Parts: sequence; structure tokens; C-alpha cells
Amino acid sequence: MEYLTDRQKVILMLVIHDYVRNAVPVGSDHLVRHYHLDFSPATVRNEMAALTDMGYLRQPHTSAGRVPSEEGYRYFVGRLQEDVDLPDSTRQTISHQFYQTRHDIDQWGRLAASVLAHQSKAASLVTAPLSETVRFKHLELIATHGRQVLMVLVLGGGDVHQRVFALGEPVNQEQLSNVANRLTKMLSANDLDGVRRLAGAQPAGLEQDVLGWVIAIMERSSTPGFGAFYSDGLSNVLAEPEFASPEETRRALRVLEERSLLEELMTHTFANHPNGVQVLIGGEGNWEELKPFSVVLSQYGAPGLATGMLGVLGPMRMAYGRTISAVRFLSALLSDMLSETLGDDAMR
Amino acid sequence: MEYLTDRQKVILMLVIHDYVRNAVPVGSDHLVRHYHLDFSPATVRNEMAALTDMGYLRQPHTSAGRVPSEEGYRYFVGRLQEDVDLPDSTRQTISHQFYQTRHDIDQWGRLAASVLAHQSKAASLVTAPLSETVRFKHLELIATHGRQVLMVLVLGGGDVHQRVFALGEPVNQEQLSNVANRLTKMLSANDLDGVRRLAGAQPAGLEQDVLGWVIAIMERSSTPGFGAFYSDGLSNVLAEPEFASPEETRRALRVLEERSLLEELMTHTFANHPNGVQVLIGGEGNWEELKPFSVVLSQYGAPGLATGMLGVLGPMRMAYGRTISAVRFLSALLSDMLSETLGDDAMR
DNA sequence: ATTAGCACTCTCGGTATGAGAGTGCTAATT
DNA sequence: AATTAGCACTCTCATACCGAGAGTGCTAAT
Repeated sequence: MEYLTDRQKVILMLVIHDYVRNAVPVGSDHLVRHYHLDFSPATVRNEMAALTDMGYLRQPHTSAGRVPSEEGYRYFVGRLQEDVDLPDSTRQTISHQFYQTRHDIDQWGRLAASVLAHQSKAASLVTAPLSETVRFKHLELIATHGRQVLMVLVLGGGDVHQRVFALGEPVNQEQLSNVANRLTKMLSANDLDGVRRLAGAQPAGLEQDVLGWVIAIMERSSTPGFGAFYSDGLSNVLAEPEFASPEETRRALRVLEERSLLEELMTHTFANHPNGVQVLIGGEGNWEELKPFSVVLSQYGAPGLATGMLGVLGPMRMAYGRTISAVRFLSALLSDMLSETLGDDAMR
Repeated sequence: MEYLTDRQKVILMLVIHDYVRNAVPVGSDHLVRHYHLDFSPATVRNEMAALTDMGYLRQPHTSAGRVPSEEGYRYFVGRLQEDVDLPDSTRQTISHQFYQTRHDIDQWGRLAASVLAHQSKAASLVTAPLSETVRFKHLELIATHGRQVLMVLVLGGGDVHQRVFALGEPVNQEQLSNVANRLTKMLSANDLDGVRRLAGAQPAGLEQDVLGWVIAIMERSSTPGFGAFYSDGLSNVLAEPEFASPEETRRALRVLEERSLLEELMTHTFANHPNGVQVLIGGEGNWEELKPFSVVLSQYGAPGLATGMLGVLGPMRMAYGRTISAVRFLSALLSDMLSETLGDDAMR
């Protein structure tokens, strides 16, 4: 990386600031006038030319102003990352909102997505926390209709799963309850391996069938990308001028609707950088579809117990400062709430 | 409603068919050539003029072809509704997909939304089924951390709810389990009134606190619009040429993202017409925001037990035949699956 | 090292223009 | 009486063509 003089840094920051605000290429005149710089447009032009040579700025065409390049954004974000924080009043408002839904776990994800979308004015993504070690907690079997059985399985950490299946022969509710109680007692607090081991020792029959389902669910629920997925603020992104044209709109929508790409991105990112807020600018060369986007991501949760991810996807021309601080703040907030709720005991 | 000659009907159908396909105003020449009509363009012009007078067609401007009006679509849909059906092969494919997820209730909604979006090439909406009478089934209390308690409440029909709350003083897991067992035994199979009555007879204390939460959840879970909400295929709609312009895109997105409007629409529609597939064209004058859209809706479920709604929202220029039949088929399919799963027994 | 001056480049909005599509009317035809 | 050929007319859309304006890069002066 090449060195920038202080003045070049100032100019780079201002160009980014202005471009993020107005979505219009920034010219030397405009910059000097608008920010009361104490050097002349010509000087700015020279510096801009230098910044362009170094790859931090781009020119859409010969006679337009400058626009930050991916490199430019990266430099900016690198400098910036440490010292931004959400205003106190905002933090309090958000904390308050979460305080009000503190009892209702199911709402946390939605609220986080909503807050994040609102703060960043971009699209937000939140995955529900996933327990890292799955433990059996409670089993319920409900006779419904003929040989149909509804199974409700509660796992440690409060994951709840439902399945429907049919038995070989009709069984009444009383028998089912007996089986459920016996299995609950037997399996209680076991992890997947434990359940497998105990299942091996059981004779074939109703118990064995149910155990098969329990194991299947416990296997699936520990694979990442399985849990709930909240998203909000798509319209924020599509409202940005860079997605005005129909093809751009389509491209953007494909990315936003296609959950799998984002999951891959998240998993991949955190495999390499598990901690802190990650900023991916323009897909970082790896994701062609994300070229016009930037993504700000963070993990949250209690490491070793349960973790989820949350983040923001927006145009590369994004208010990074605000977004990064929002992601960091929410990640910390959710982590606190989660570890308060799912203390160590809950996982056993 | 005025009478149409057979020839006028043919022409109206063809105009709609062609316009739905190509999104281009239909001219008399084009119609005759493309569909090998055995009368001349001039005749078609006369008939078109008549249809325009009667309000079934519109002219975007003096020298463009004709476009169906809302009235035109309505007439068309009215004639059509009885005799369309999804091709056998499609029905089998869909049935097969559902067969594969038959065990996984949680997936039904998502799958239905996906299939519906795919079949109609528009945006789909599915609400999870909601039990009409809520009955207590099972309660689980899990000590997590300090005085935090995680409560899992299973209601008849398999609704599962989670809440977190804090107790006045620490209570260990054993005590909690005792309380949970006692309350489960006491409340089992009671509806909201029953639970209220039993709660009244309890002394204040831990039990009373828990009962308060149970009642709150049971109250909320019986209000419509509370359950899960699946949606898919937004991009199908936004890809349509009528939403190409930025403002139109925004308008469309507001409608699609704003869940409340659609819920209001659904509730209102089924209050008046509980049965069968409902088609709302252009908002029917009541919903300004839905002016450019049409909505095809149906209820599904076992009436008296649990019902949900599903439907499609797309541009007024919609393939009504296919969409109506898809909605009807899926509604029937889900109803079957639901009543098979939640037979009478499940609701007690 | 900075800046004023200036020629040059490129985009963008507005206007003209002409082809093409489609209509509605009239008069002829069946 | 219904249908159709013929035709003048209207309106849109794509294209081309400016001219204004914004912004640059270079040179020469400060």
C-alpha cells in the first residue's frame, strides 16, 4: 500500500463522504466550495489525479468528477473502523425496544432486522442463534388422527421442532404419552452421540421409530444455515439510484432474495475471521453477484453455546461509519441478551 | 352488465390473452394475423370500439392498440373461473414435493409459497394455519441463568411458543419442573376460558406468575395475523415491465414488504366470502395502493379447527387461469394435509 | 509548491424528424 | 344489413443533433 499525504487523506475522505451522501461524482470545484478548503481547485485536481493513479478513485468518464474505487472504500473503512460509535440517544432507543420484547425470543430476530435496516438504510440480514452442541431436553407425542402422530421436540437452548409421522398401527394417546415420558427421562440432557448410543440399546418398535426421528432432527438442527432467517429493508437498497435501471433492479433482487448466496458468504467469512465486524466491499473479487454491493457482518451470541450472524447488505456507496457501528452495537446487544437467557444451565 | 356477442367475447378473450403474454397493447391487425381470425381487421376494429364503449377495453392513447380494463379482466375471470385446472403432470410434481416434506410441518408454508410463486410467476403469500380454539397441551419450564426462566408452551394443534422471564428469586430446575408438571396436569386440554378459571383459584406466587404468561400467550395466539407469514417471488413481480420505472418499483415494493396491508386485505375478503378462490382486480376500488395489482386468494385448512390463507399478488396483467388453478389446487392440498395431521383429536 | 487560465472532452436535456403502428370513418362489396 | 377495403389522420418511439454545462489536465505564472 502506498503512502498518502495528510492532504490526500482529507480529500479522499471528503470525496467518499460526499459521494455517499449525494451519489453524484465529486468535482474539485464542488469540494473546495462546499467544504471550505484552504487550497484551490487546481490543487485538488492534482491530488485527485494522484489518488486516481494510486487506485483509490475512479473517473466514470473523462469529464466527470471522481468516484471512490473499491480500494478507496477499503482504505477509508480501515482507517475508520476503530473510532465510530452510535450516538447515545440512538443506543438507548434501541436498547429500550429490545427491553420491551425481552420476553419474546421469537421476536428478537425480526426486531434486530428491522432496527438494522432502519439504522443503515440498507437491507439487513439476521440468522437465529444456533446451539453449537445440541442437547435433548423434552419430547412430546400427540396423537392426532388415525395413525398420525405429531412430535414436538424441545432441545437445550429452547430450540423447538415439530414433525408429523404415521405409525404402523394405531396407538392411543395414553400409550404415546408413556413412550414420550420414558424417552424424555432416558434421553434427558444427552447430546447427539449420547442419544445415538442409548438408541442402539433399545429394541425395535415404537420407541425405536421415535428415536430415529429424534436423531434425524438433532442432526439437522446442528447444521449451520438451518435456522430462521430474518431480513428487512430490501426497499432501502432498491431505492438507491444505482439500482434504478431494470436490469440492476433484477440483479439486486436476485441477491437479496437468494438466501443461499448470503449464507455461503457468511459462513465463509466467519470461517476465516470469527471475531469482530467484517466489511466486504464489492464482493472482494470472490462473489461476482455482489460486485455492486458491500456487506457488513458480525457474529453474535455466546461462543461455545449458541451463535448467530447478523449484517447489512447495501450498495458499495454505503454509510460505512453508521452501519459498522450499528452492526457492532446490535451484535453486542444480542450477545448479552442471549447469554443472559441461555446461561450455561440452559445448554445441559 | 351488457350483453356481448360471441364474436365480441372471442375478441375480448384474445386481447386479454395476448396482452397478458406480451404486455403490449393489442392492435386489430396483429390479432387477425396472429390468431388466424376469419374476419377482417376492420371488423375487429368495430368490435373493439364497441368493447371500449362498454368499458371492457381501454386505449392507452389514440393510436395504440387496446388494453383490457379492470372490467374486462373481471368479465374474463368470471367466465373462466369454473373450467381451468392445473395440468396433471404439474399436480403430480407438486404433490410429490409436499409428500417429501410431509413430516416437517414447519416447511409447509415455505414450500407452498415457493410453489405458488413459481406456478403463478408472481409473488405468493401464505399464512400459517391458526387454530380457532386454542387449547393448552403442555408446559415446560427451563432454568437458564440466575433467575431467568425459559418457558416452552405447546398448544393443541402443535403451536409452540417460547417466552423468557425473570423470577423474583432464584428457583432451581427441580422446583421448576415440579411446577411445570403440576400445571400441565391441571390445565391439560383446557381452552382459554378454562385456563382463566383455573388460574383464578390459584394462590399468588410462582404458579400464578407462570399462569399469567400462559394466558397472555393463549390470548395472543388466537388473534388473526399473528402466525408465521411466508412470501416468495417478489422478484417475479418487480421484473414485470409495468414496474420498470423507479417510482413504480418503489410503490410495488411498499405493497409487497408491508405485511399489514395484505393481512387487512385477506381478513376483509374472507369476512365477506369465506369459501372458494377470490380474485380481487385492481384493488376493487377499496385499496388505492393495490391499483396496479390483482390478488388471488383462498382460505385453506379444516374449518372449525384451524385455517390459514394463501394467495398470489401480481400485476393486473396476470395469467389468471394458471394462477387461480394453482391457488385452488394448493389450497385443497394443504387442507388435506392439515386435516390429516390435525384430526379432531389434536384439538382437544 | 501552488494556482490562474484555458482549451478540450464528455454528458445530458431538449428539440426536430421520420418511420411505423393503429385508428376511425366512408364508401364499396357481398 | 353486415362486412371490408381504402385512406387520411394521429400519436408514439427511436434516432440524430445540437448547445449548455461541468469538469478535467496541462501550461505558465506566481
